[in-house]
Amino acid sequence: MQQLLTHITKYSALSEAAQNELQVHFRKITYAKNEYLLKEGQVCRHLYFLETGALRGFYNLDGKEITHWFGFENDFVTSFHSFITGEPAVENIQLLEGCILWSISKDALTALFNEYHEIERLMRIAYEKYYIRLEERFVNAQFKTAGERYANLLRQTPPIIERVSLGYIASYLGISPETLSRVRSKF
Amino acid sequence: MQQLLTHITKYSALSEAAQNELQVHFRKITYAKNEYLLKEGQVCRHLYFLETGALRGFYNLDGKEITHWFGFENDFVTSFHSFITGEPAVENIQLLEGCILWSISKDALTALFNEYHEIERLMRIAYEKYYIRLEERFVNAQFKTAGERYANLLRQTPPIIERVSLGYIASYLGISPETLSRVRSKF
DNA sequence: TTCGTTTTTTGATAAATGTCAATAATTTAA
DNA sequence: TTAAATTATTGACATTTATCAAAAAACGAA
Repeated sequence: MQQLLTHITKYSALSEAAQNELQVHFRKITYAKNEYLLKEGQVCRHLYFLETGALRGFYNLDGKEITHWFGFENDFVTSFHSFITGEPAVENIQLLEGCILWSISKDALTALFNEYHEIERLMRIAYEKYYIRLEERFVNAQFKTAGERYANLLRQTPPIIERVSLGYIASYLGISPETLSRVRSKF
Repeated sequence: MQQLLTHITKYSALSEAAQNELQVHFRKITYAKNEYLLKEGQVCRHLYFLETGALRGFYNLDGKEITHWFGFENDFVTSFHSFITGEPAVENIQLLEGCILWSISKDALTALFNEYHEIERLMRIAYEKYYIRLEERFVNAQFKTAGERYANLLRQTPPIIERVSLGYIASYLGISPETLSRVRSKF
């Protein structure tokens, strides 16, 4: 829990009172490798903070699993579309390693927004950060070659290669496993 | 101005007081076609609401202009990366048509966040909407073919074809103008 | 360890898209 | 309205990446 508070107060300062209230509402949960945090069709009503471990978000397209994001230590994870709109999720969230997570429901979070302006501010700032992170990834995806995308990934998230299988990384980069294998052999 | 207020209060309700305060700080500006709202290297210190017109964001890569987004009526536009981080913008914002815009400085907006919780809430909700919109575009960009991307664009933003030249649309879709021309001939 | 399973690599070929060049169509400005 | 400039289309060919198949390597459970 301390790790969560330490992490988020880097975004924006929080009073003792707000921190205590967050402690009340975040619940610790652990999952084992390969378990699912969310399956497509379910509404995702929780926001999760990933303390330890790794997971992936993927959806099914023409019978294939498309891994479109990974979560690691200190990431907030959820199916953002489902969490925000309340619609059923299109994606699945699956654990790649055993994880320690902290979970808060959307209802609890919404109530905290009403009570503590500073918590809503923190969320606004978190969204800013996540927005520009996604924007970078988008530009990378659409306007760079497979090799450049892999190089960027190595630069930005080096430990990913030891922790995630090549097949998932290829999917994440939007290329076939064979192409990634060939790209990689040139490094 | 009424259009701006009508639009944003769909996101979240605003008190009279907050609405009045916004009216004080948003300033109307007009630009002619082809003018620049922002050039790369400048820090973007303003958030703009586009009342009428169209514009594009683009950056230079290997001597080519990459158009990575468009703005139309009722869009908020800025160089989000620069606006959020305060770093010089990598992108340019250029008018595709004469535009009527409403502008607010980051400083003024930050001050309003302190004064009005409800304005910061509105911004939080706006970021949520913009986040999932970008997420959809990202998935579209990375995991769909050129033809599918064009079909989606037609479905989601039909008037775009009458208002924006094929070259810019091709760039936006991450394909060459020739490929887009061929894709289009099959419709 | 060892066997069976999964993952990664490699090769051959196919499909999608890019590039360059020429022409046609459209737009713009005098 | 016309001529020049810009934008869009078409063709030929090159490049990138995908797909299918097989072999090699790595991993995991008994």
